[in-house]
Amino acid sequence: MRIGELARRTGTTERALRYYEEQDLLRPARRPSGYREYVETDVRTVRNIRTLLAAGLNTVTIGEVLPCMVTDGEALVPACPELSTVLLQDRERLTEAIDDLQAARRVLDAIIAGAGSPAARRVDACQPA
Amino acid sequence: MRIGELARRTGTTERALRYYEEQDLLRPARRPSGYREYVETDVRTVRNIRTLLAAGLNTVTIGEVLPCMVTDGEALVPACPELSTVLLQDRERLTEAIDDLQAARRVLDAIIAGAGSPAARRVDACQPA
DNA sequence: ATTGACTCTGACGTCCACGTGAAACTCTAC
DNA sequence: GTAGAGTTTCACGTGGACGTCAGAGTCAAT
Repeated sequence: MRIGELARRTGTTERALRYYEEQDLLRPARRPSGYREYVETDVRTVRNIRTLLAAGLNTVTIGEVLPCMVTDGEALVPACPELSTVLLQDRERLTEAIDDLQAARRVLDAIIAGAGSPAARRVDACQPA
Repeated sequence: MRIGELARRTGTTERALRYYEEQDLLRPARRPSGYREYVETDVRTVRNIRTLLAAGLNTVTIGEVLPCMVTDGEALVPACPELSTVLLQDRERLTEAIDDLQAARRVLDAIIAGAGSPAARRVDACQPA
């Protein structure tokens, strides 16, 4: 199938599909005209790529883990034990990012909580720049 | 004081201080030579900027809320009631970002959890691209 | 032959708080 | 007067998964 159909069937864009090829995640054949020709299994592959992107992995990491993944019905399953190492590193990265954002929210909450304090009421007016 | 001293006293860099001025968060006077001349209260202002940045606000939002903030000892306190609206919007943004990352981590966890499944063992070897 | 839908390859834009030089000027101390 | 530390503006680089043109070729149907 051509790029337009694959885009429709995977709920993504043609630009994204070309980008995945650029990142070496897809390798479609070419027609004499230069048109990309995708195979049925590419539908699954693109969905897997999107799942991994949604899981916070970048394209480089996806390139490493994708050939080692198996699709089991709806589930995406790693087929190699050493794969867990890479995935756990990314999980760690995600956890750190979450912690950072939660810390930021606590800072913001502390500021908001001070809105009714005596110091706040000492000010006459609010004049933006 | 000049830019180097302010950078040292606030634990930031000269580049950052020039950037804050570019974003209209600071307005230092100028010496005849062109050197920036900061005042004592700028130390507090820069610390407030850093606090708000750490709270996940961007410089545009900081520009809006900074003139309405009061420093109460160590605490940064909003002096205007309508300020809470802006801050609560940013809190909402933070919460959404946290939720997104947590969802991503759950996706990743589901993938990792599948590593020992029957489908995973059906595969012979792992051959990266 | 022509329209119109589809596809191609570049290549720059996005977001944003700075990092990192480059080349030139200022100020202080000796 | 000269070395050296401090400062100035200008301007590109960063990260990352694409969005969004521009200009041109492909293909099926009329």
